[in-house]
Amino acid sequence: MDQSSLEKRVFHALRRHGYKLTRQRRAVVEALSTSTCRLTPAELYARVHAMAPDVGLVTVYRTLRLLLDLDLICEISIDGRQPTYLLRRPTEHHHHIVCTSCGRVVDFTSDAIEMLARQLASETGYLVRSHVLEFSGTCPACRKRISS
Amino acid sequence: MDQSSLEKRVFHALRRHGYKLTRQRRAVVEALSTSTCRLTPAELYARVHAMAPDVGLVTVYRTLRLLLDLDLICEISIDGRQPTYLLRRPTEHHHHIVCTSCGRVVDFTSDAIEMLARQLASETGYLVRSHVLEFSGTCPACRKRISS
DNA sequence: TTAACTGCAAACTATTTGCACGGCG
DNA sequence: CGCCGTGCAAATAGTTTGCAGTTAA
Repeated sequence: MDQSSLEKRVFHALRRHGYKLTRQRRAVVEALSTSTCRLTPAELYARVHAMAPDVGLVTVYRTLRLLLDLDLICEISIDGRQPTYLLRRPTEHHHHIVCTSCGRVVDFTSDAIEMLARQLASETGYLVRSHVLEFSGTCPACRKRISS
Repeated sequence: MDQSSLEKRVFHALRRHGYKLTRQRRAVVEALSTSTCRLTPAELYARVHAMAPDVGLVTVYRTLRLLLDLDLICEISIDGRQPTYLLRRPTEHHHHIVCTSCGRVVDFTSDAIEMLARQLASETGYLVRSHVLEFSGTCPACRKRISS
């Protein structure tokens, strides 16, 4: 099984921070890295469990927390539904637009926000450190489905 | 107690849809309308309870669900924390920049966001309905305090 | 009058924690 | 070998549901 560079990056980060590279953590990271879409803890657990049946749900939660603390995954939760997770690509900061009907998420990047942040900093004197931006609405498929 | 036009609007919408205007629902709507910030169900319950001690948490949940279905409130959950609710204003939309040291909040409006929303809508096909934008950082006073 | 609404308690779902055992470094 | 990490079960947090009594229209 070839390790993707994405996985290597995560393993390296874990080791660098002094965390052990256990079989379980490898399995969780592999499940995340081979998924193209966001996964809920339960979905992730199902995939991990298929590869390594002895890994518990608790470990999935603990590993997610760890990866989140190390900023290796991206967590978003929509409309109070279960949060979903995705391995963070080394690339830059992005935002989401979320469908409130089906939960489908599209990513986008915008430098308008960075500009706004700079403008705001100079106007208010704040040192701007981070921001949350999330759009929600109805995706094309659901619009079609609902109107028909 | 003077009813704000915001409350009137909600009451009217409820009646229009055939729902009863109970004392409990009035209290929940009043608590929402007199709050400037987003409230979690628990926070909302605390405020409602202060005005009308016999209103139960369950009713708060049920009323929130109802108001959400009628699109009278806006629900947002960030980072898997409890969802928060805010009465939808027919008019202006604004955003916040929050100081992570002292909690001080500055409001601002931006048409850059509206433009971004329109651009996003045309690019993704989504019907954009709402968005969250919140900056956080350090306010001028705290910056001075910390650096000294 | 009467169907909708409410409070309570209990059920349910998602997540976290305590503890003894097991395995990575 | 020592200690971090794990699985299990139990605890917790947030939300929903069943039911009998109450109330707005």
